[in-house]
Amino acid sequence: MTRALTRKGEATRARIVAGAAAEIRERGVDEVRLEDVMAHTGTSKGQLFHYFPDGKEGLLLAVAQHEADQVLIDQEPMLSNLTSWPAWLAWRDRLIERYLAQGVKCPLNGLLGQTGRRAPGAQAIVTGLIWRWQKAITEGIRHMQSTGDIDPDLDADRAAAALLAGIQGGVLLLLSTGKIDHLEAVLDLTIDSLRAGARTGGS
Amino acid sequence: MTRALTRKGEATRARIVAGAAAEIRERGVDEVRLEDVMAHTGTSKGQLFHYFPDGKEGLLLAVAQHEADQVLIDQEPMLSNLTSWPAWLAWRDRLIERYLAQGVKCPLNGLLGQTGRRAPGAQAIVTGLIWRWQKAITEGIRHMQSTGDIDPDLDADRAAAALLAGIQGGVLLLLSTGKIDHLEAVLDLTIDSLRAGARTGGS
DNA sequence: GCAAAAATGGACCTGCAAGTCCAGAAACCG
DNA sequence: CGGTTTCTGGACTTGCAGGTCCATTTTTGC
Repeated sequence: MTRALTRKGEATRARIVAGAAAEIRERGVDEVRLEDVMAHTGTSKGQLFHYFPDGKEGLLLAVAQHEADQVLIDQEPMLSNLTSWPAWLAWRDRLIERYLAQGVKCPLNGLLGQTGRRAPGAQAIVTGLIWRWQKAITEGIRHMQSTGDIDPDLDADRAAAALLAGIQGGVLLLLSTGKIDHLEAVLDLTIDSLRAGARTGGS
Repeated sequence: MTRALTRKGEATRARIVAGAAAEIRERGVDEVRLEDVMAHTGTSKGQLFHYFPDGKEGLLLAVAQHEADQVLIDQEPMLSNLTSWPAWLAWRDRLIERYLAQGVKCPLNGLLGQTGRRAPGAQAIVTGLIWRWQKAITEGIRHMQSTGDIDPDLDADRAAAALLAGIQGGVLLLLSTGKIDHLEAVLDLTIDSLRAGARTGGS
């Protein structure tokens, strides 16, 4: 029962979300004014409030969803195919590459942090992302357990939680320090420890 | 060469910083107005700008430094004495306990995220905290290597970086999800892998 | 005790960014 | 086509939070 949207309308709406997302990535959530979005997307205030009746709140929510989806898309097809050690390393490389390129510009930074508590909907978006992300990692671990590459006694969900936490922290420290070292270290050591577990338990 | 501050003045200044910190912890950086700080600390606008001529910017910086220091203080004396496995576990327990009690209220959340890029001084505070924190962990690992409890071939600094990243991510996910699971998992699995390395390498 | 300096209170100013409104243009649909 | 809905532009309003100013009180040091 979403309201009627013409083809042109949908295009404009999408343009606003994409433009706002870019602007926020570039300069941070609370540095971006509606005016900036207007200028950057070639729209007027009337349009903004036409497509987002809840104002900035609603727009930010739409941007958050957009960016959350993008985070996972950027990891495909590796994330959904963690079925061999080379595949795991390819995923690792993709993560490093992606966040290295992204540098200090974090799409979800402000969303995880600030918006996390204020909007009730933002919370849902973030937990949804985390849940999907962790689920994909868990499945990868389970697959490796089924092939005997990882100790079957390992708690896959717990290991996935630890790995995800490491990634989040690595990215956070990248944002703070500008160096990729933490992310690299946590990825390499955590994955190595998954491999080591198989050798120890298997032989 | 700091300006003259009477005894009363220092007390007031400290009261403002502590009160502002509490308020920010409770409700988030950008939800706190100077007016809130005034009400919460029983001070007037004149006082705020008397002690913080740079206004909100300066106050936030002082709060950031205050909170950064507190983070490390809260981990003592465990953090500086990681000299046995029981000591490591005690440290682990302190971290869990501290962040469990803290819950969703994170002092450095907004500072790491938002303020990280805007103020040049905030960046320094955050990197200083990270550096000190990681150094303490590294020293703990080195000590365990000297006693043979951890594989001496391990890169201590890299391992500390990974552990610190895990902690940061665990806390971040605690803020987002409200659950301590990620932090627990990352601490337990990472510390376990440090111990396992000794057994594997030593025998 | 008394001048100088610091501390305090609060009224006032100001700029800015979110949000409102409505009139005109374009698109849709029978 | 022609009526209806959606889309677009931009001028206007509004509230509020940060910052300024100064008059008054308290503390300090001699």
